[in-house]
Amino acid sequence: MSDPFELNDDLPFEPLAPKPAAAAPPVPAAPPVWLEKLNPEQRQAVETTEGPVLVLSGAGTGKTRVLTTRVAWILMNRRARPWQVLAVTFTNRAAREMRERVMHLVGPSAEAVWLGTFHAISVRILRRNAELVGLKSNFTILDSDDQIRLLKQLMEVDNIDSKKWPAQALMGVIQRWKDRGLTPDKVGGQGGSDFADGRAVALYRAYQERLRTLNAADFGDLLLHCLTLFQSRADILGEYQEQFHYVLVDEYQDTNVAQYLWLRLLTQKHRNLCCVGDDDQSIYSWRGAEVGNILRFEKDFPDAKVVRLERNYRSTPTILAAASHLIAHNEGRLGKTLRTGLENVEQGAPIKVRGVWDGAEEARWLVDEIETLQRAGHALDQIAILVRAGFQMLEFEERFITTGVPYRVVGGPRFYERLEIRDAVAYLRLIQQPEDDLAFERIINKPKRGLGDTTIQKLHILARAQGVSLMEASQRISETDELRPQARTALANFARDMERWRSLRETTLPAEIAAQVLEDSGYIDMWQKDKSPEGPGRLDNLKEFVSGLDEWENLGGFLDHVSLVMENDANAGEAGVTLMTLHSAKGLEFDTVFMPGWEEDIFPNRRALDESGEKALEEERRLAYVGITRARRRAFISFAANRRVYNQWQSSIPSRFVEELPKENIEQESDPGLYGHRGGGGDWPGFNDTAGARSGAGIRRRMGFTDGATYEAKERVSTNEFRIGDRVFHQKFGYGIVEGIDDSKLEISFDKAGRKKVLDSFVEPST
DNA sequence: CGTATATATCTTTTT
DNA sequence: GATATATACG
Repeated sequence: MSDPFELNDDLPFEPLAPKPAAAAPPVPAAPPVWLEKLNPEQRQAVETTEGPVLVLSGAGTGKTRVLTTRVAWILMNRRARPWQVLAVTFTNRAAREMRERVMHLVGPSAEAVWLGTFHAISVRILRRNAELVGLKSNFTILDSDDQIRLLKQLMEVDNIDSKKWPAQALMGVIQRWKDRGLTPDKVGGQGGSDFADGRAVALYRAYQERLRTLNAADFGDLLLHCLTLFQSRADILGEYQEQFHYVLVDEYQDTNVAQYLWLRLLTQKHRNLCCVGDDDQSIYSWRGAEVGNILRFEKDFPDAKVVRLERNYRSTPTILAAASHLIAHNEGRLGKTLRTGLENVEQGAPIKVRGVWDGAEEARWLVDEIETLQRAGHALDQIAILVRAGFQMLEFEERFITTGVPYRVVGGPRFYERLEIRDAVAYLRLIQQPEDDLAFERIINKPKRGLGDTTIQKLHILARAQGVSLMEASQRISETDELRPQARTALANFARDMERWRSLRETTLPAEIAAQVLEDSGYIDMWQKDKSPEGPGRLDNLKEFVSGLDEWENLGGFLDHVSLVMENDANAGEAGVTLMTLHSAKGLEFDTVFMPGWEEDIFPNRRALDESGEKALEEERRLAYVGITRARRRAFISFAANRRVYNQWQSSIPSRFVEELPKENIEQESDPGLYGHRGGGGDWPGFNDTAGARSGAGIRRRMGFTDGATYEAKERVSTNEFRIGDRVFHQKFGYGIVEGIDDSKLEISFDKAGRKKVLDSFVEPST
């Protein structure tokens, strides 16, 4: 794909000539104390309110402070009223934090600032203008599950082989189009249109139509519909352009094309756009983010002032040096040099790099280190474990539970994604929006009402024939003899109940409605009768769900919250070690950071590399950079020689990033015998072998064995006849699986007897 | 129509 | 090892 921006040449703008010099501030404000805490660059970024500003801000250079202070400064100087300021972030967390900090500076008037994620702000705009893009203002926001189900239905109609062309892949293609601001009409034969023999665009079109009849929008639509709205209605665009005197953008390097266009349209009039970003922290290109937007900025706003923040106030010089050294392996950076902004700072401890035998060992070591820190008086909430992917968390959670060290998971399994909660939400969605067929299908037979596939099929046929929703179709069909009497009454009852619940909205608060619906529908009852071990937990969750509704006065607001925020703030407050992915760690900082799993194929991630090659490698490296720069004082990195993937053991080699760290800033220690005993004698056991192991992997790759299976390849890690993963029999302990090999000593996990260390001569292979 | 058993695919990262 | 879909049977 060439330059995605070319596609949008029909958009009604060109770089505008710079505005005549801005008028002096109406009320010159006395510089408040908080301004004096800023360094000259930060201050410049805050005080340059007029015209476009690009702030290139490295990790830990105080970018959030700049943004919040800038908003406060604008308000204090009466350059704009609160609602004339628009501040956009990527995550809800960033939005929340920013709101808190601005309120702290200027008080409750900050409530009225338009501050939120791109998506949340877009929803706000769309609810007001829904009709203009073919929706009603109570439209539903679909999650990715709904999207996939919908796409599957459409593909079924077209008789597309769902094995060959997974709906998920199509969703990805459509999402990428939407990320680039492309409606079906604009796609024009590029990027993934080879899907299903070129039928992707047609499917995209059908999908969009279907969304309209469902009165629903997916995530990408929130932005895309805004763009359509702005481009088709100059008057509406004009109103918003007029309204937003000042626009600020956080994490600018993560904007995609659609978001960029959105910003460019909204800021055309006043041109007071301030973008804060760091190309070295661009880690969302897989979601359509365009680092190019940073370069693009100076082209579209030739008079832009560029401010560089390079003084780091967060980390020790050692950590900074390690991060800088690592990221220097990337090409095509804008090039910032991060230096410490702290005075009289100590060099800091070297980064500890440790190689261990396997994942369990890694977790044991890591939690031991945490306990040592804890005994030395370090607060647990100042410690974080950052992993590449969610599945890596499990091992540490288990270890935390057995040791009793308190921890919390950020962005783990989400509350609103639980089955029972989604069901409950579906009930509410259907109440709020009767055309929501996806919600209808989800709950029509939960609890069992004797309405199975055949009934649903008939409903579908009727709905399609008459062009109405499933809800409406059930009303109509229940007046006929189309269905068996049993199904007919069940359906009529359901429709009647639904009508009653819907009318409750006039008089009753959402929490009460939810409680009643879940009770009357028999949904609660269904779980009470459920004998599975999950039953009680689900009931608890439902209770929590209802009580979480307490603070909401209208159902629509709550449903938006569910789809846009999706997070579980319930146990957010508890103190403990934080466990999260590197992606969600961006923007945070901790005294101590642990980064386990630095192994080839995990980090850098294999799939990413297969998909996007060198480009992905650089993004993985940026991710490593983000991770290291989260640490204020201490960083730990580890890798394991063996890891269980799915159900098989495979050996792994250290991440290439380990070697890209500067030797003088790390302290390497590894368990002996990690990679066999061939090399031996080195100060860093295992390390000597990695080069050889790597080139082996390289050869295999060049020979075309790239499907990962070869890696596991049950490589011999010892001289005896057993391999990791082998099933064996032992006279005393019975059957078990080999989990570790150290010369003739085997570590075996026995089915009955647990984990034991035994000698190989006492066991025999078994199938 | 509902239940039980087998199976395939999964694990990148998120609004 | 878990979850969602497919299939067979009651």
